[in-house]
Amino acid sequence: MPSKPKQFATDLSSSRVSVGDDIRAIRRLRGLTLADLAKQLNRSTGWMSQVERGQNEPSIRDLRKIAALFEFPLSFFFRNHDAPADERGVVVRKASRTTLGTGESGLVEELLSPDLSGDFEMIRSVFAPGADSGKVPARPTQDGGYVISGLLDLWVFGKKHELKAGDSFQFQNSVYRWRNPGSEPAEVIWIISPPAY
Amino acid sequence: MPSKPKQFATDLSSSRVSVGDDIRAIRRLRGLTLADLAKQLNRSTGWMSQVERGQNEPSIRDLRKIAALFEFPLSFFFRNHDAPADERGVVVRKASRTTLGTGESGLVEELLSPDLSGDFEMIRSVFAPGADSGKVPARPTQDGGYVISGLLDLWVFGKKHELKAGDSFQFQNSVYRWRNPGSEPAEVIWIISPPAY
DNA sequence: AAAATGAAATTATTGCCAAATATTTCATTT
DNA sequence: AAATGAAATATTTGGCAATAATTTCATTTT
Repeated sequence: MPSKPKQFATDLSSSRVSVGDDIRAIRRLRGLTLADLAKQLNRSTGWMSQVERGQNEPSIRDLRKIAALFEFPLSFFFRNHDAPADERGVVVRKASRTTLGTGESGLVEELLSPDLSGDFEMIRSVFAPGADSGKVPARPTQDGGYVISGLLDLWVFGKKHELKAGDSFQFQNSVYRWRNPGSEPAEVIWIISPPAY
Repeated sequence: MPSKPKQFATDLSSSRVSVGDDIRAIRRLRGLTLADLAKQLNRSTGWMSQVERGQNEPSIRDLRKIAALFEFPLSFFFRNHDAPADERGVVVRKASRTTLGTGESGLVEELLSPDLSGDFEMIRSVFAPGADSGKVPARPTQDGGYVISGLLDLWVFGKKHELKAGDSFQFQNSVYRWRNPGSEPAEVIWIISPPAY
């Protein structure tokens, strides 16, 4: 008798980017191992591995913990729930972007990349009038951006640059600071390589 | 008597990104060695090395040849001639972007990155109404983009995606094709990693 | 029976070294 | 003074072993 393939309650592998893939991506973003993360969740490494490979469903409770741990909205894991299957992993519609970050006031960031497993991530940032980042610690990444509208002051390598719509920038491993000196929101497309959220 | 530093007609190393750095970047983009390029210019490898390190000035004639060889506009090398020194290599002003490419009709591409030596390059593309790329051969790169305005049909992995303002995409190593199905120009910010022009 | 564990087996990553390529230097030639 | 070309240096590439991470799966727990 031929052995039949193992069956699971839900085939989570049908969508191009599953919850497990997302967990794996954000875990690696923070440099944790399966064992590290499993420990935080009081689960075994084996279980964690299965979850990330879509062979096992994490509980909503687990997902919550993971989201909180990495400061991602829980909804991140469901962002492409209702996207057509063949768009998943490739296209992100304006209406279904994930909002990132800790809700720092004066800044709204939306993920334009379908997932975080690529070589770079694309973010749409909207800076409120007067908003100021203060010093942002240097990261081992390369950052670039394009100002779609509004004004943005950007300090890099100790030098202030006054940017306006149509201007762009790119820099590496620098402490930086931004501020919206205008009275309108500033809209910027921001690129980070490798992804570092 | 202390030996004084060597002097050259022009100190090309003052600007953060010199002509030599540009030549080096675009040469590597195409995977050529110093010897390869030198040969094409009927020069020695040593001379080529000196030019790229700003210890030697290439003639305008040489620059022309290089530009033609790589299909860059000659003006590329002078794009930040009149930018403040401390902006060079970091900021690109709307007014002083370089136009890239071979002037393929229906497509205008401008380089938003200060130079081509980073991990990714940012390009602003404007697609004319009705313009169609036809099949673009796969490259060993990762591509992403954000539609600022207009409409763009994008074929990736054999599937057509109809994008409009606010939508974004990201894909890897794929043959693709784009087309502007609308009656207005489509403006897209395009990211390529690593740079591959 | 289904879910989870934990230890063994497998796979992936890292550090090192040698070989091959590529680049720089510099004494000499044009 | 500019350019060359060969020697010196530096960088990249490809194994290979050691370490770390992940997957598998027989067993235990719920």
